[in-house]
Amino acid sequence: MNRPPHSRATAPSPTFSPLYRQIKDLILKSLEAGEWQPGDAIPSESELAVRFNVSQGTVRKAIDEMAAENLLVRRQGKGTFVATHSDPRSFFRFLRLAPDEGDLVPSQSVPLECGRAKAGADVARMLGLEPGAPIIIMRRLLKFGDKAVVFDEIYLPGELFQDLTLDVLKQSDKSLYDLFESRYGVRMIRAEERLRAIAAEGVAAELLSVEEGSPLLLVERVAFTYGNKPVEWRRGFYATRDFHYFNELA
Amino acid sequence: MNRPPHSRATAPSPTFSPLYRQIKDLILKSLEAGEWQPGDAIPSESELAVRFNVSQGTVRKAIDEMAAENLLVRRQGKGTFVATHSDPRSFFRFLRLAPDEGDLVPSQSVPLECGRAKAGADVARMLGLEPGAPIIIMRRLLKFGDKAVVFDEIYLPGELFQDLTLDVLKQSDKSLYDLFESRYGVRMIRAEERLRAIAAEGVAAELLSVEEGSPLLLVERVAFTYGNKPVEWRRGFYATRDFHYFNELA
DNA sequence: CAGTGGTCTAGACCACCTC
DNA sequence: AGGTGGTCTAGACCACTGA
Repeated sequence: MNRPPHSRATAPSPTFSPLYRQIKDLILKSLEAGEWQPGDAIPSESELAVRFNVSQGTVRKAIDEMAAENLLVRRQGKGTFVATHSDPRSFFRFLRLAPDEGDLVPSQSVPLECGRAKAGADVARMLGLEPGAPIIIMRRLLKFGDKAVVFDEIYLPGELFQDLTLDVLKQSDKSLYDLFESRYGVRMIRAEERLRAIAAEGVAAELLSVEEGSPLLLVERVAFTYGNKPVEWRRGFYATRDFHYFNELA
Repeated sequence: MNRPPHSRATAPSPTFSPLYRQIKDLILKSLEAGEWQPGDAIPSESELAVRFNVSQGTVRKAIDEMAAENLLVRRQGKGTFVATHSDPRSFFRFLRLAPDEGDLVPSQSVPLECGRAKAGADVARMLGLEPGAPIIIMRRLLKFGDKAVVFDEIYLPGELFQDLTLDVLKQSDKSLYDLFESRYGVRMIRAEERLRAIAAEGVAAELLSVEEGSPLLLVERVAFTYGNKPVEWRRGFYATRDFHYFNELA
């Protein structure tokens, strides 16, 4: 890191970026490059301060932001760790589903299909691919107890998930994002969801055991990995008779 | 503020709270007491540091947290301000609605009814009132251009909104929360929403110009003011043919 | 006990806004 | 020029963890 005081363009402000943000970018690069794996501890603040030749407080501020973004997890007395989807506490970060009454029964993911195809115009646009690029289409059911509550259609770029098959999914007892992270090195860090109410039809109605034409909650999701790169598009059909989508506005 | 180093119970940790959090609580108290009004600047960091007899860095950390919670707004070179719902940028913080295509047309709130009643069991539970306590029931339509997109039924504790009538609503050109804040001194700071898909019926179907039985997005909201006190319960019926509910999972 | 993150301080300087 | 928040540093001490 250049000092004093910190590197910037000649003009007073256009490309100015504070030191701690430059440090943050460096740490981000290391995460992206896999220098530390999900679940691993990263070097201590003082080590990083030496490595980057800045004060500990500056490293601290960089890590603070990354912890706020759920990229890192601080644990006092132990260290700072790379966040991982294998942590059960992070499970409902991407599944805003809660039962109307009672506590949460453990959920079970039932894979139905998983095949390869070429991207149509819509999927290509959502995933930032060329139309015709190889993709994976996967369907699955989410059950709580013996009730099917969510039917998902999931679209993935074929290139990133080379050997993903129905068998792989059936064999895995992990959450989907945990599998993506541990097996394919693709870490989901952010997602955008768009919700609508639609009328149930066809397969979705059947699998969720609701009448044709009855209302379903449609949740369309684009999930992003590092660098805001979209790597999953998903249409989820939620049967909201006994469950609801929970959201907190802060 | 007691020092050194900071006040705490005799035991090593049970009630321990860092200094900056105690400062935060003090600032919160002042906000709650109305010492500074929404939109006003609060004293500078250095002034507060002197007042509370702590370093500026400690005040800074307290304010940081409150800014992250949207209670305060920092503006470099100008000061720190009490957040206000009259700020147009904060309008969509509590309305996660976006058009499927195109830019956002300005919205218009059309009040339909506003009357007083006694709380039933459900409203009483949601608002933390005694059953039978006075409440206000209000209905309104939200239009984008000439399309009615949301029909809201809103329940408020009667005690906090003494003179609220249909006339008051019709006269106001502010957003609802802006009105609550400026006229009744009730500031909404947080809300929880529960979403379901339901079949349209009765008034809602009619007002939103959709067929009976067609799917609508039902958004139930409880909004809270300082101290996590619930002060609004709301059922919103969203017609999601050309609009959707947008949510970001971070 | 040593090592980690967490808190607090004091002081310097920068960036931005207003007068 | 003078005030505000924003960044950066250096150092001290606290709280928590695990050997």
